[in-house]
Amino acid sequence: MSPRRSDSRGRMISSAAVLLGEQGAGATSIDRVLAHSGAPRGSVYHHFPEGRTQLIDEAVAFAGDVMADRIAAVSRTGDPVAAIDALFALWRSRLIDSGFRAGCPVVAAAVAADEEGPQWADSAAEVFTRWQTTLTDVLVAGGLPETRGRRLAAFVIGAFEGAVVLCRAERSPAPLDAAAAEIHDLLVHALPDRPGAAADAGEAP
Amino acid sequence: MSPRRSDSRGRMISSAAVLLGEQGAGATSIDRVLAHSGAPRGSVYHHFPEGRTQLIDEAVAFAGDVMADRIAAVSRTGDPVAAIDALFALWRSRLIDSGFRAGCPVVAAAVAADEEGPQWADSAAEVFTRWQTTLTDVLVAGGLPETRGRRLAAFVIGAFEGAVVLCRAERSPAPLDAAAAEIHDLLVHALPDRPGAAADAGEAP
DNA sequence: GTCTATACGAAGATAGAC
DNA sequence: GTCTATCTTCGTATAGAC
Repeated sequence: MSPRRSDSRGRMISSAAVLLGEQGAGATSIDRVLAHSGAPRGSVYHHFPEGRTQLIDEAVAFAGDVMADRIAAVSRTGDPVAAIDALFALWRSRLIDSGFRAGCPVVAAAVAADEEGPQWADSAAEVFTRWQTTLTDVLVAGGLPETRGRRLAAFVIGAFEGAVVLCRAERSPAPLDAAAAEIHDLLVHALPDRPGAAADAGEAP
Repeated sequence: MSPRRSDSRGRMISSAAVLLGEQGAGATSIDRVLAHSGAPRGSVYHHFPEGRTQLIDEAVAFAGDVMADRIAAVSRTGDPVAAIDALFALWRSRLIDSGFRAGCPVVAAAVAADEEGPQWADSAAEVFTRWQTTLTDVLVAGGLPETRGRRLAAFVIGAFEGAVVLCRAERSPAPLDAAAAEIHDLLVHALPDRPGAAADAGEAP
């Protein structure tokens, strides 16, 4: 509620999200989050009474917020195709700039959900659902029927997340590029005539 | 090389693959693999001189083989659309039958790759590449140009893996169904006239 | 190939002072 | 909010016998 000058709590959450994305939940230990964020050991359980489990939970929600903001930002033009192209381009840069280390914290938490952190799956699901809702709105606003918009939104998010996993493993942007291109074409054909987007040639990133 | 009567080694690898898929690399400890497989403690480092890291490595390769066999089996009809429909149907059942616990060991290893197991990313990449090659062959045999076939194969595998992650988090087959439907339609339009598949209505699973 | 025992380290969590 | 122990659990890995 009351933001501190040197926001240890926030920095820990942000660091946890990074570590989660780069190396998975196993590597997102309290020790490493502390080292990465520079936050003090002493206040860990003051900020996160439920310990590591809670920390990862909040990191997932945080990553969800960040990405949701980006989806919103990129959708302001009202053109769903441009918006989704931009999202792919954004992550292409992120992957390359990080030497293919950057990954999605939400996927990492979802995949690692077990008896140690059963709620991680729920946290991840919440985020995925939120993204799907946001994207669905964009697509429906673009002229797609509700049913198709929903289906397509889920598809795009799944394809995107899977492509990121493949890119990191292969250390190549190719899978993301493949997804971007296929989804671009798919959207162009699925959407009714978009105003000011008559010439589609060379629009894919 | 020489298969034993009570194949402890093989059972450990198989169990590791299951645990990896269900709960991620963090939960795939030697102890749990032992408990799950019923294999004896005493021979762990006899079978896996490099310990847990090697065990997980081999589990990834094993899971890769199993899935590659399935891709091959499902492609024998020569119809790429039917083959990919079948793959999605297969995993839909797997997810539901397991209460949405079953997951992909390869993705789990890829996401958890860090300094503890840097080679897991490479093992995963090898598997993904192998699947992509196999699928590319199927699509090219179906009449697609090499370039598009490659791109589409990477796309399909990424979309598939991402959808599985979403399904497990949301405990719902919806994301996989969305992917199956969208990809089915995409393939039908991308492929030249498929023999014996004139009527496409109701072919999606 | 399999056993027991044990060394060792990493990490989560708690207690109580400041 | 932060600090310094400290406790405890767990998991990897090794040693040496059978």
